[in-house]
Amino acid sequence: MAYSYEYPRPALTVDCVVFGVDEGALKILLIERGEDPFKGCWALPGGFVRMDETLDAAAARELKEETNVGKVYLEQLYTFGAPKRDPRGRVVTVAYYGLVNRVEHQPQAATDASAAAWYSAAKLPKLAFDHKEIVSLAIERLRAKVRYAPIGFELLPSKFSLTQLQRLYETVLDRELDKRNFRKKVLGLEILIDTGETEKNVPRRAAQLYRFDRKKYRQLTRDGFNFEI
Amino acid sequence: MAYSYEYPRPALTVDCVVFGVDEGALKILLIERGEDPFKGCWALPGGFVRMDETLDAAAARELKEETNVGKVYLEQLYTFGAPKRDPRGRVVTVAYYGLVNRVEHQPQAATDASAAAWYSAAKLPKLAFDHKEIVSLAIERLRAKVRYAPIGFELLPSKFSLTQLQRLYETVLDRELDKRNFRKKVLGLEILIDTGETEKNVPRRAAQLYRFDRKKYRQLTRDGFNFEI
DNA sequence: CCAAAAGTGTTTCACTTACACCCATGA
DNA sequence: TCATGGGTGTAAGTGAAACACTTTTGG
Repeated sequence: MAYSYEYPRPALTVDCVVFGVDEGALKILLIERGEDPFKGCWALPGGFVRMDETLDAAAARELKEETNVGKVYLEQLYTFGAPKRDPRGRVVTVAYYGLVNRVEHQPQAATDASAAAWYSAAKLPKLAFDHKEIVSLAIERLRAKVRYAPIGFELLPSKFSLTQLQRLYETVLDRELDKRNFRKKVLGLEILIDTGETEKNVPRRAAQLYRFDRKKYRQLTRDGFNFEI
Repeated sequence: MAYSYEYPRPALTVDCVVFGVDEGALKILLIERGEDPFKGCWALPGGFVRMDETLDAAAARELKEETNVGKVYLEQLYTFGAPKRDPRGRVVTVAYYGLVNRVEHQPQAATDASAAAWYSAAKLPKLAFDHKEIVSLAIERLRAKVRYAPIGFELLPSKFSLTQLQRLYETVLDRELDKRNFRKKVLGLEILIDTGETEKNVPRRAAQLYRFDRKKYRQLTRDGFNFEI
């Protein structure tokens, strides 16, 4: 025990890069800092890890506290520990990235955030600390992961059309996909369930709605199947 | 500033899962702990992060200090922060994984390690803390990464035969590969340079030796080429 | 001359890509 | 009836997988 207390300790925080997709644009949830350092500057939601909680729990808690956004798919991204990344002294941060499907719900600022809002990933404001670097890594990871894991479904409502799904992939990967090939591919994976329902109140032919079949997906991956788009 | 000091801080350590390949077996570098807790138990090399060094530097330093193994390709793996993972109190550890090509060199124990040795990944001894879990994740990551990034070359001497390279992949992926297809594939990538040299003192036809062409590889990846085996 | 590994091509099959038109619906 | 997106099939090309024998060398 003594040994571990011989050294001064860095402070430990968590930060969250939360993605949403809205009208074909990739969005990121930011807060406006209400406290120094970087008071008034936009930043990732996050804060100090408590002594009795896991890192995952700290990330979810801080996100909820500062933005009132909960029920998020969160996954650890990377730990940033450059000695001068925080002007207050040594602060190491464990970064998370998350996916939400309800961009339409306005986030609510709280605790040490004076505002919370969705920003388009393509034109972010200047960010506090090294948060720009964290966001870059998160986008890179999202792009890589969306191709071999079905995390895209976390960004959509539970029932969605194939066109919505395709738009999502186009948004995240930032390139156009062929409609017929895309449909052939995803339907061929057999991880979508046709709900039998169609879109409502659209001024055109209504699209078929599907749900993601989590159970089937898990079963297939166990048998060594390989999701890829 | 005050804010960051209101909270008690977890201690912060780094731990390294260092891989080597020897005679067709995947090996991991372990130390025997010379201090409590878990004195006499095998564990991953690692230790406390200093206030003025990056996390990467801390990992390399601890590895060198405890095992005298240096010049290692090290990459951050994951951060483990379960509240009870260390009996001394809250200790969060940033885990790294590394690759070495000189398994034949005996590691040398030092500082708080009473011994250092290579263990076969297939039959590790009981490990201290949650190090078993860390090793599992590292193996999973190594398997995934070796397929789409040329990190395998870090595990071989600078000049190697195609058979050595194939054995390496077979070891890491734990399955057999077809000789002709393997050679066609890797030579087709055009990232190997034929050194013109052959094996020496082998009681059979001597194999051609190759080097990995780092420059060519970087150039190709910039142009959007995709390494995959 | 024997043992041991080096080296070498072809065929088959699956998957990816490119590509254009008719259909259903609400306004 | 028109505008809008929904929905559909085929052919060509590319890459992966399966598969066996000859060559070289040292002992």
